[in-house]
Amino acid sequence: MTNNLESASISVEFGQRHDHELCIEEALKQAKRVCEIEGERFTDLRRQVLELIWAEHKPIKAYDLLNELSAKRRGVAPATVYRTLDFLQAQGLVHKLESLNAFMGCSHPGQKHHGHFLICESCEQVRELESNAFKQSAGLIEQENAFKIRHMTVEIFGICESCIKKC
Amino acid sequence: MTNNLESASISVEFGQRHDHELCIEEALKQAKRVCEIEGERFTDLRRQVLELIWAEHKPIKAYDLLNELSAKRRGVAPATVYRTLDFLQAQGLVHKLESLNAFMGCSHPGQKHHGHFLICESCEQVRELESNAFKQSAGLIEQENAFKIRHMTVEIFGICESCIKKC
DNA sequence: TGCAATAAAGTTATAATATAACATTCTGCC
DNA sequence: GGCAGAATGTTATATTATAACTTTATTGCA
Repeated sequence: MTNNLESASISVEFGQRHDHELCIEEALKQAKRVCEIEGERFTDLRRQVLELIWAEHKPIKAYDLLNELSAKRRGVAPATVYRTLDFLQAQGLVHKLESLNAFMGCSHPGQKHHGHFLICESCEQVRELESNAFKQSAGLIEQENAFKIRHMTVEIFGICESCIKKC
Repeated sequence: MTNNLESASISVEFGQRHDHELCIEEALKQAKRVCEIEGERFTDLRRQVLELIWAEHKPIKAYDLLNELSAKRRGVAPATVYRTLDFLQAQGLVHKLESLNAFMGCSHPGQKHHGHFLICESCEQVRELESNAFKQSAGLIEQENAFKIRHMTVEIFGICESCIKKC
C-alpha cells in the first residue's frame, strides 16, 4: 500500500464526453485508498452513498440521496445520509456546495485543498477548480486585511463553454 | 435628489471602535435613497428589518430577525421576514451568507457588485471585501475555463487582525 | 474462542430554514 | 370615493439538518 496522498484527480471538462463509469470507479478506488491510509472503514453504506454522489457531474441534495439510497438498502433515514455525508466530507471525499445545499464528489481526494466550484446555470454541471486558482488573490487579501484565512467557500455561477456554444 | 448610485460605502475595519449608530443611520439613509431611485417603497417594515440587520457587524439569521422583529410589531411570521429579506436583497441592500444561512447589511449599496466576505471565526464579525478583490483571478478563471461568470459566492473564514492580536 | 470496547448504523423525534397560497390592508392615482 | 396594484397578514407546509438513544458490527485482546 502506498502512502502517497497526492493522487491523480478525477476531473473532466464541461460537456466533455467520457466514460463516466471510469470516473465512478476511480472515485471509489481512491476513496478506498484514502480510508485505508486514514485508518477509517470504507463500509458498504459509505461506498453506496459515494457511488450515488458520483452518478453525475452534478451536485445532489441530501434528500434525493436519501430517496435513491432507499432503493438500495433498508432502514435509510435522514440521519443515515447526513452522517455518511459528514464522514465523507471529513475524509475530503465530498464537498458541500453551500449555495445549493447540495453535495459533490471531490475531484482531488487526498489532496489538501479548499473546494472551489464552477457551476453552470444552464446545464447544472459543476466542475471543481484547482485549489490554487485563487491562491494569489487569497494571499493578497490576507496581507491587505491582516486576516488569516482558514477556509474559503468559492462558488462561481455562470455559463460553461459547452452551453455558450449551444446558444 | 441625486441620481448618483456610486455612494460612499459603510465599512469599518475588524475590531475598529466606531460610533455604530452612525453606521446604522448611514445605512438607512442610503437605503432610502436607493429605493427612491429605484421607485420602490421603503416601508416601515423594510426599514425595521434593515435596522435590525445593521444592529451589529455580524450576520443575523432569519428566525432571530423574526424574534427581534416580533418585539417591534404584530403579525410577524416567517414569510414576513423572508419576503422583506428578498426585497432588500433585490435592491442590493442586504447579502445572504450562504455558508451561514444568515444575512448581512451591504456595505456598498447602490454599487453593482458580488458580495465577498471575510468572516472571523473567533469574534464572528463579518466584513465585506471590495468587489474587485478577486477581479483578476475571476478574469483568469473565465479565460482558462471558457466560462462566463454571472455570480460569485465568496465567503472566507479565518481570524481577523484584532483577534490575532488578542491571542 | 469469547468478551469487552468502540465504531457504525438503525430508529424516532424534532429543530432550523424556507416557501406557497390565499386573504386583507394600504397607497397612489383618477 | 373607488379602483389597481403593491405590501403585508395569515395559515399551512416543504425542505434541510440534527439530537438522542438503541442496536448491530468490528476490532483487539485475554
